Amino acid sequence: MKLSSKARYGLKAMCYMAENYGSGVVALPVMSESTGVSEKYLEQLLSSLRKAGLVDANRGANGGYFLAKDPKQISVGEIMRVLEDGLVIIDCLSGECGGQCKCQTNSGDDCNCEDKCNCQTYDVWNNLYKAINECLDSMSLASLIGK
Amino acid sequence: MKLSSKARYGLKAMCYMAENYGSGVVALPVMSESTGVSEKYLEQLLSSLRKAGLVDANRGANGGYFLAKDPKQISVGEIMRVLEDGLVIIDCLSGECGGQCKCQTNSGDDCNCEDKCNCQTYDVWNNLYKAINECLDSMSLASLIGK
DNA sequence: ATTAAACCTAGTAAAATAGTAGGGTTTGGA
DNA sequence: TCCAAACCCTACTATTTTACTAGGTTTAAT
Repeated sequence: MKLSSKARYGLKAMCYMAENYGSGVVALPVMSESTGVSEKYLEQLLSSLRKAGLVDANRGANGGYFLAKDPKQISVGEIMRVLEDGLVIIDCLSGECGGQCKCQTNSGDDCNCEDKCNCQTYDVWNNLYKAINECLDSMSLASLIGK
Repeated sequence: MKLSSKARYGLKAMCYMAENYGSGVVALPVMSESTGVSEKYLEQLLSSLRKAGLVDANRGANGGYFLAKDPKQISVGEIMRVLEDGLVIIDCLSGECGGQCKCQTNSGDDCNCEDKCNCQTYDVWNNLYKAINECLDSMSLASLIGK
């Protein structure tokens, strides 16, 4: 349950671009210098964020990265789901076992976990998953920079 | 942000002991058989839980483990903080940097993070930390087994 | 004494993380 | 047309963490 450096660095970069929203692009070396993250590593994070549609980029000289949307329209949850692999804290929440286990949980949800005797704890992970997503979705990127 | 096997196995073991609460001790081999976790690994988890005061044990022949408290009085949060290293999702939340950074966050909390330029994101981690703890503290061990 | 159980400390293989490395492609200014 | 700046892509690797395994010691009932 530790946050990855991808999440920490990636959110920082998003904040940086949010502060420059409407003022053109931000070049990678500038963001690297400002955040203290190597260009090469930051580049990978920005690539993920771009493919997810949160970030856009201009190539070539004087190019750089910029937010694809207004920071008010971007939730922290959206960002974190890109950087933290869908925020899936346990595999059965993502249906990894293919729904072979059809036992019912206390909450009435279907349990997709391969570990059939484990439905007592499934509700815990499901509730926790929801709490994490609700918390992060309740914050906009704009709110982080006081806007 | 993946759950550890310690947390999954440990909570299962706690559920098992909760179902046997008031009916004497549960021996490690029995719990291992029932949960499908090796004796040696389960033993380590139970050792942590015992040192944290959630579990007690009788040694010697006919010995075994049992809950130190009524399952109604044990929250899932208590258990998870033992098994998941305090549920600390990022080091600055636990004051690892010794409070060298005295900058203020948006929320007014002190930021103990060594990464001084990062207070915009500190609030996110702090809110997330609180949400996780509140969610898990709201569930009792007894509620998991339908009691 | 025997036995079965908890207790304790290391060690270790596998997996995940956190990066590095180094090339390539595209663009835009001079 | 150059050419440097910037983005793009894939692979590799060192470190750390995780998830165990192993072997012994102590304790208590029979």
